Amino acid sequence: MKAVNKHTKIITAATKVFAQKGFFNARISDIAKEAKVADGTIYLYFNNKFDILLSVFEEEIGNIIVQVKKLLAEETDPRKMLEIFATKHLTVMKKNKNLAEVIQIELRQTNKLIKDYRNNKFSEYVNIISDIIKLGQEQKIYRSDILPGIAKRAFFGSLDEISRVWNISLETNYTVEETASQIIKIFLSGMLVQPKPA
Amino acid sequence: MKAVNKHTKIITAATKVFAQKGFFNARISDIAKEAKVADGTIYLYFNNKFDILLSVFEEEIGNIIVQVKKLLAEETDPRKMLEIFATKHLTVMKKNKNLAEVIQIELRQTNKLIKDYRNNKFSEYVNIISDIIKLGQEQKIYRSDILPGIAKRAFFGSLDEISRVWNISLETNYTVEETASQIIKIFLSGMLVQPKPA
Amino acid sequence: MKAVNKHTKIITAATKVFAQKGFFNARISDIAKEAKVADGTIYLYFNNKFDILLSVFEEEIGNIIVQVKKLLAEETDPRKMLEIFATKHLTVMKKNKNLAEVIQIELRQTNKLIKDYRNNKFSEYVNIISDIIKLGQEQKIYRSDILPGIAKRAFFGSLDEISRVWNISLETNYTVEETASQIIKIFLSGMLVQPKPA
Amino acid sequence: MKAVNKHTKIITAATKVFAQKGFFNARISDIAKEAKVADGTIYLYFNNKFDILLSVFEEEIGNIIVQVKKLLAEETDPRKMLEIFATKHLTVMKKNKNLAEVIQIELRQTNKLIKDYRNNKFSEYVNIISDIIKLGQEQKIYRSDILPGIAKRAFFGSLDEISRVWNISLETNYTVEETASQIIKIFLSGMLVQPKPA
DNA sequence: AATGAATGAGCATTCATTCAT
DNA sequence: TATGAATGAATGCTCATTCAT
Repeated sequence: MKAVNKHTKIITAATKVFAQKGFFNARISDIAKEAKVADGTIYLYFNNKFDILLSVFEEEIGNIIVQVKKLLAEETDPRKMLEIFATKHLTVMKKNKNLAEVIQIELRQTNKLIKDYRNNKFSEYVNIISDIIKLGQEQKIYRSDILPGIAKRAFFGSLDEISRVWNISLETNYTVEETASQIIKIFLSGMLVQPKPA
Repeated sequence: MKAVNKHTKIITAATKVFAQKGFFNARISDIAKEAKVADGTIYLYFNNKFDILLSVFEEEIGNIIVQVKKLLAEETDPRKMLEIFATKHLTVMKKNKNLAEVIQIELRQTNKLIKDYRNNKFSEYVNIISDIIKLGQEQKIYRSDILPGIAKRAFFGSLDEISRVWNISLETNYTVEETASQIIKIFLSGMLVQPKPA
Repeated sequence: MKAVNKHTKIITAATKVFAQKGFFNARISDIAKEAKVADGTIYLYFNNKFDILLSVFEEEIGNIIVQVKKLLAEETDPRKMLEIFATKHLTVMKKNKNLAEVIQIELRQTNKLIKDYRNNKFSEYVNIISDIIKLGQEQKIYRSDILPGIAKRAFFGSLDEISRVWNISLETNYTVEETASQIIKIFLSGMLVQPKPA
Repeated sequence: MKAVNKHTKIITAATKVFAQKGFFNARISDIAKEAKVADGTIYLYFNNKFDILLSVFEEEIGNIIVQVKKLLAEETDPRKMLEIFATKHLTVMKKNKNLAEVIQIELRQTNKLIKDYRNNKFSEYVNIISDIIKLGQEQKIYRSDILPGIAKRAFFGSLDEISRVWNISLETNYTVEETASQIIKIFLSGMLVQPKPA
């Protein structure tokens, strides 16, 4: 565990500082202090402040992607897969509030500042959802009139908004399981009372 | 349209500038120039830069609330009401991209910076959704095992994420109607293929 | 007493505000509020902020000069005259702390900013001292080797420094009479123990 | 003379700039330019503009105190000691007009702005005078009815007012020796013609 | 004469970035 | 590699002054 390389130390420190203060209020010196390196050292590993933010996304989300994909590889039922995604996402966001805040707040700033920032890890992450939906449609489990490109946004947006509210603690916090269950219930079966089959 | 008072002119200008540049990158002088007033004039109407942002939220979202509530007052079916909300939200966000960006991006900064900023217009807006759900549950139209507090977040999050992506134009834009239809389909009936009633 | 003209009201207000905040920290709006006039009105009576300061000096010191000269006109003994000046100066400065501060602090700023500001009321005031000394020298009461130009500065400086300290209250306050008595004692007879005449 | 540390360079530059323009009219950039450092560098050594002013007082007056005390240590006659103080004070103020102005003008602002700023170098400096007077009273050289607390103010005020006028050059400049001689003459023996001892 | 809303020049301070060591 | 002192561009806000009413 010792001898963590400086690159990683800086990324970890930056994630924490960005989450606590936000990108614009975070100071390079804050990150340097948190990472226990000199201010100038940061510029040996990153081009500028914004580059650190981008790296935080790429690396942290990259980690999640690896974990999620690993979990999904062991499952074939598209219904279960969606639930796995929801549970994993909420679990990670609840455990790592720093990362959650960075994703929720700064990711938006980022997308805005560099609209051509495509093929990024974030897109890759959200596309896991549409891939599951497409798989379900092929298996005739998910309705064919659902557009995966819209549904993936709806599904991710739901999870994101919920974990956003967790972080600002305005409301009662349900458990990850309760919440994931609700989301799955809504997305799979909808909110309507089901007509009793005859 | 002429003789718009300065307060309103500044709010409108600020909405545009915040949307284009983000709160931190927006300059008071940018807002002043956009509003065609002197920099100092802004401080006759607002205490500081942050106060402008708060006012933008309050006033712009306040307007939407009025419009949405007016539309909903003419409808009693909770299913239709949810569709009205979705359609109206997406319509406004597509038409007024400035406002959309401010809500999506800056609102999050705001909530983060002032976590105790409750009882605000934004909460009032999102609570319209849970009110509709509760109404539907009373009428036995919506399932009683759906938690309105979670469902409202899921529903709003879906709409928000979709309009966010519209703004950064990373993907094909569906029409408001198509999109609202998809969202309603998912939230009312779920994504599962319905078992054929006998 | 009613219907005091605005010019006077502004001078009085400015004296108070300058004394409380100092010239640079005083705001035109502070003076306007104190004088119960609009900000713009001040510019109907004065050219600019600095002009107000100059007017305060001229008028307030002018008043003192009139009073001092009146008192001195009734006295012929140069020893008594110097005591009258000291007592009057200290009395006015103790009673009107606003004016005292303005004179002590701002007058110095003023002289610095406009070094060519001669033939002013302040000079006229200090010259009363040298006139008394010259009169005493003519009457062979004051030593002829005393230079009135230096002695007037020493005498005024003594009084000024004492009233300055009164205002900032760093030390015990003696009464006007005690203090004037000490000053007169020092300036007339010196601090040395007098050799007993045989 | 080379390799003067930045702290000292800034103090020296600030003394000059404050003297020339006054504290409020002095710009940080003026001081930076004079000290040949970047604006931001000043904030590595001082907390803010006002802190620079305070430091100028403390350090410059501290230097004078050291010099004066050194001179006084070689003298035991309270009459000579007072003359030494007067001569030294006038010499320093005549030579270093920047410092003289800062002391005369800004010190007053300072005392006003921070009335609780006690135990400062300035008090220490003025108390040298009262210490000399008390010493002379113990030796029965100075009259016991002279109050040292008032006399020190009178003596300092005299010197201060004279050097103030030197700086604004409104009148003929006497030499330091002539002036110190006059002051000593007045304070030791008074201005009255001495009665001839029989 | 009087008002006070509007103006816009002006500045202390911050902080991302550099670079001599 | 690593440091951290130094840089200097950048900006929110203030307030003396103006001027339409």
